[in-house]
Amino acid sequence: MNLETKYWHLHNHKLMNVLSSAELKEICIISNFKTAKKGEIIYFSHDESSRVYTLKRGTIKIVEIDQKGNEIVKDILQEGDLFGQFTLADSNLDEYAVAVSDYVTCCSFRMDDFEKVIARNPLLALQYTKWVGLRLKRMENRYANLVFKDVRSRFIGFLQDWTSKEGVSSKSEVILKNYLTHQDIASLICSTRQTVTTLFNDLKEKGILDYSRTEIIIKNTAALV
Amino acid sequence: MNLETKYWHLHNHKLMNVLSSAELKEICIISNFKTAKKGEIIYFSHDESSRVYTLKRGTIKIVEIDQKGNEIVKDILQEGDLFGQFTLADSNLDEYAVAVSDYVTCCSFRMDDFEKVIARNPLLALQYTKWVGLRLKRMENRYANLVFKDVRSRFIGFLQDWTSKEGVSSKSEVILKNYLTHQDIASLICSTRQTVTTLFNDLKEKGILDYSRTEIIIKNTAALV
DNA sequence: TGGTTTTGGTCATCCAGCCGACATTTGTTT
DNA sequence: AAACAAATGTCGGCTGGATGACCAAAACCA
Repeated sequence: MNLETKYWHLHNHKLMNVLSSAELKEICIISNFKTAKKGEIIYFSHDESSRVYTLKRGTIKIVEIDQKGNEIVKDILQEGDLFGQFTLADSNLDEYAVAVSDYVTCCSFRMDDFEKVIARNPLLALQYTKWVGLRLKRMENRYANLVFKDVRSRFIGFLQDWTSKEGVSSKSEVILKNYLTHQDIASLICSTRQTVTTLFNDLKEKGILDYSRTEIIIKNTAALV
Repeated sequence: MNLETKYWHLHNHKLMNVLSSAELKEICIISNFKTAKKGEIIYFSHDESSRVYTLKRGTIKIVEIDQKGNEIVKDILQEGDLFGQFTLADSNLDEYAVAVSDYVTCCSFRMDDFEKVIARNPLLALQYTKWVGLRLKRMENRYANLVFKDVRSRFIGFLQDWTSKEGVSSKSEVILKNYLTHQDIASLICSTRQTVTTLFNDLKEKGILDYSRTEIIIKNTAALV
């Protein structure tokens, strides 16, 4: 099982178990709910002080901006995931969250409150730390990918991760609902729109996949190596 | 204050204060001490289960290896820092620690034991959580650096961080004790030995710094932008 | 002391993939 | 249905910096 999938399981089960503990529910209840449609910005790190969000429904992307205004898509998140200032450490980098699907719902709470809960509940702290640790590992993995692999391998690796997380098997194929543009994918794997388009068409020619704007069909999972 | 320096302070003060608490000392006492000379390997993730090390004395480097055996220097650590399996999450990547200076001393304990201490000590739990969060931010920063900046900027950024951490002012200059080879630096900033050498000589020609195998003298801190 | 290893210095070559530019297709608005 | 906007396709030119090759200087060791 690869790291992405592992992360997926952990965040969906272990952490969420803990986060649904009574105390945390309490925090969530007193906090705000937000809804958004596709394209709307949910959160912008610059104009908020330490708030954390849990995504209740829908898909969002986290975009990171450096001092010069360069952007990268840092993450694609789905139901159950956390985002916002969850590290208790501030950063040089700004980020914002955009709804990628319609009907995005999330709920937020102040990190201060969460900290208080943690301070009373060391076990929760430990779970939480494990979760952050997993994020760290994931990031280290991405870093290593970027250093060691070429664009093609990163692209294929990305498809594999995506498939193992959201792929729906149908006959001998695996179908992915595609809510990302080539530009988004390019940014995730640190490349350019044009290169991603070329790669898609290359894999299509080789009979490995088919794609449209709405879905990606992996016809030959084995060849995706 | 940049992120590196911030990290430096936190790890040196806050976490370490907590880590020198009675309970943790206890753990350290029952655990092993290790000493090593320059070039010796202290720890290899593959053949250990969940052990954490604190570096008591000396300088080490953490080298990460992927499946194919490619290596990158992931970190340079000094007195007071933690390394090992502190995230409780396993990874696709292996890593090992090598002594860079002589007289490296570190002490290690089992993560299990540490967890027990944490479970009894909410404040420590909180500090630890923050510390891991900071590591994550630091990694995200490195990633963004690699994506957005060219080799030259990364090199200069590296020198700035190093200077702000270990630089010793003398007259109008700042002196760094140099325990890294060009190869090490190259790996840290994701480049090649040759390019690092060229950059060093370029900055030397411009009168910004001077260097030998044992020290680096930043003659013009302001120009290091 | 001389030989061997490690580190640093320099150069010519080469290429993955970025960049700009433009055409085409698809989706959306009025 | 026309006009517009956004996403996809394609191509040729260009370049940062990797790679390999080889030499010089330090450092290490027998």
